[in-house]
Amino acid sequence: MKTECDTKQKLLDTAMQLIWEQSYGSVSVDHICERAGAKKGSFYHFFPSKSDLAVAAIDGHWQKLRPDLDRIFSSQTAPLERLAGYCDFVYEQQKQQMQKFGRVCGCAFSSLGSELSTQDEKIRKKSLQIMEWRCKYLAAAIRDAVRERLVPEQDCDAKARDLYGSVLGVLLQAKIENDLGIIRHLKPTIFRLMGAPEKDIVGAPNLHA
Amino acid sequence: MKTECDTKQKLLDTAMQLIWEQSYGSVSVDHICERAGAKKGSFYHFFPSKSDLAVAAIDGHWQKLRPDLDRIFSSQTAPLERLAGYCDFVYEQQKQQMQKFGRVCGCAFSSLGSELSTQDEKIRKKSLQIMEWRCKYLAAAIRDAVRERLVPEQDCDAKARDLYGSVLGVLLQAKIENDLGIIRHLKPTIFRLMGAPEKDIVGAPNLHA
DNA sequence: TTCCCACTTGACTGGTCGGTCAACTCGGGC
DNA sequence: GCCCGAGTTGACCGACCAGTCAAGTGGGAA
Repeated sequence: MKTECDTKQKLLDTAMQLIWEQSYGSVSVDHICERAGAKKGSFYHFFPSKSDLAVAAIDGHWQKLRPDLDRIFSSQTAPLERLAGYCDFVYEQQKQQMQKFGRVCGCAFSSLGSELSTQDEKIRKKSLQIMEWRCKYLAAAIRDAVRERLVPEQDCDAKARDLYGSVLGVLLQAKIENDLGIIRHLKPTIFRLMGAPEKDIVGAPNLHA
Repeated sequence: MKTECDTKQKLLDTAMQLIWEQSYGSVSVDHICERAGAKKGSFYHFFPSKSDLAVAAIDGHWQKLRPDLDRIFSSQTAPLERLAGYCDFVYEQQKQQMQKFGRVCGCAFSSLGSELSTQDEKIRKKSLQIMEWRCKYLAAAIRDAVRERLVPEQDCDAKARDLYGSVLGVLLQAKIENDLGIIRHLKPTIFRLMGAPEKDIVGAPNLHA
């Protein structure tokens, strides 16, 4: 099973990239196949429908992201540093997309969710699931920060959701403005939301990393 | 000039509603015409293309929103009350959409922007413009709050953008979760972001209005 | 009365859409 | 040597897409 599903993986990667750069609605199965060097018959051999492909592509992309997130949110790292690291990671990810595609592409999961959650229940469920998974990383970090008295006592799960809302909002703005710069606001914003002492909030985060 | 462009207006309204409920990509010119009771020829008499229609529809929707926003952000109202009123307005708007369509539909402007800003420069520009206009209301309220020493000194334009990011983020989450409830988090979130005294931050905003 | 022109109509185009299908290839197990 | 079945291929489907066009209609100005 060395090259098992070589074509399948190529289709997944290509689909993810195209949908991220453009949108679900404006990327056709034909486009995906052509770019992936596969034929339509192969596509429908692996995936029952376009929307199933999208779900699988989201899922695959998330799996690839997990090691990075596990590292960033490692409990070996101080809680507030995890959050700072996450902000940097979000920025770096967008910078990479920018270099590859020449545009700020925003959050792939939420873009798909935003476009299709009123249309396709399977896709809505999947992007919701990923939102929840991401919130769990944040919640754990906040809980640890509370335990270490770095921030005030608070409802950590609710706060994680608020924080993640800010992340999504900033990425959406950055995409529409096509400007990476405003992602720099993210770090002070989420620190302020947690009620971290003002002295811990750096006005402009270090972006030279 | 009594019924001037009756058809045109109907097309604009119908398009806005359909795109808001569904998405740009999944709504066809045929759908819009059918729902508006117009023929395709009429459509293309008024609008050079589907994407021009979308721009005009966004614009029309924004014009309809302005009187409400002018009232909410009236300088006759205390600065922090303006912001609280805005949060309530956002919630009410979504509730109305929910009653009409049975789903949380999120922010029409940012949904379109998110879907098409990498694809269609005209639509990107328009949704960017509306984002900026909305931020101006927020910035003015923050400036007044600073002047009245209700919140700390700060960069009001940048803060307005942060606040608006949170609004967009929460609406996006609400759309994907299909849950109005989480919009209630908005008010405490933006008050906290402004650095308002904790005592002014109500945990759960009044939603009986 | 006539003319003009904004608006309407419905038939039409060519291309693309998501999806199907039967025939084929080919490597591994028997 | 044969077969099996996962994977591949390209032709094909009907529906639908955005957009076109020539022929109308009808009301207001001259």
